Amino acid sequence: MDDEGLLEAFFAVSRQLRHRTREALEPWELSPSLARAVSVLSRHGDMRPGTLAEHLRIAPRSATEVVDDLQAAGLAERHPDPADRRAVLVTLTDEGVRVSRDIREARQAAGERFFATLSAGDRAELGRLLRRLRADAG
Amino acid sequence: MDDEGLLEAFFAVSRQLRHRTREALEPWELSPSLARAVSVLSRHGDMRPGTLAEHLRIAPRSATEVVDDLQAAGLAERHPDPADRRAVLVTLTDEGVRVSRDIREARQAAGERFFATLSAGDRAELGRLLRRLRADAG
DNA sequence: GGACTTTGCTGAGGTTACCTCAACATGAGG
DNA sequence: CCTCATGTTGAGGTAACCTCAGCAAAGTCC
Repeated sequence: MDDEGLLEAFFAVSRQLRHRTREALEPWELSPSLARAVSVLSRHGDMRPGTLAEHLRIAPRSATEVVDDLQAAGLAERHPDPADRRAVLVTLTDEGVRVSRDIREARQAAGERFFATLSAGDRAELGRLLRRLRADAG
Repeated sequence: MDDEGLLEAFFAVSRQLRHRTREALEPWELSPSLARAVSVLSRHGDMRPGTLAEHLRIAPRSATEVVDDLQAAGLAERHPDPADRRAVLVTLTDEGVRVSRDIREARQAAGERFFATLSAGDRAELGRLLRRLRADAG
């Protein structure tokens, strides 16, 4: 298979996978953007909007909006940072923690279904190839 | 490797690849959206905005805007459809044809560089796995 | 050969998820 | 204490989509 084919095939599969995982989080009516933010907060704990922005690779100003939306959805709260009165700490609410767990599970389940068409050996092989691509390409 | 790892690895590689191919078309200062439209027109020839919309999987109204932008960039033109006076035919200009060829080559080159870190055997293997995923997942 | 519905495009206006720039308060160093 | 850096946010902008409504032309049906 020539590399143009490889490129196209990769994009095609990637598009499908993105589509599946997006479907998987429909029940929560959560935009991909907010789902990502919840996932970051869940993985790394409370943080300031600026730090959230770094994790999401967006401008600090945009993190303010993400936090607004999380707050409006009842998934996160703003608290004053005891260490710096300029700053704010964003923390997940109980509901935020719950939703975060649920969507991680749903996402994982969607991934499993997607890759289930491959044999265990093929999955291991794919994992190996992906890790190599990721490692070499930085 | 568990499937959550597979999912994350796939997304990570996909993100990198998207980044590389996006860089590859920077010299033309063409947005991904317009690049896609040019590519469709180049592959399938002249077509009406509605057909372009189908290929791009966007609403017909949005194709009108894409065509506006292509026209403003001098890459395409609108002509009356001789077969239907309601309709319009979108055709690439000479410049559009040239740019289309150039970006396809640049994109392919970026893909080759990306996958060059794998051996020929690994590339074949990856192609096989991707085709299987694509086939089974519809 | 009208009357009716459908088709193809586009104007108007909305949404999402970003952006920059400037203001403002607080913190940190000389 | 004076200056500069940092953290957040208001104001306003952009790209790439969307829906809805309107208009012209085409197809259909008696």
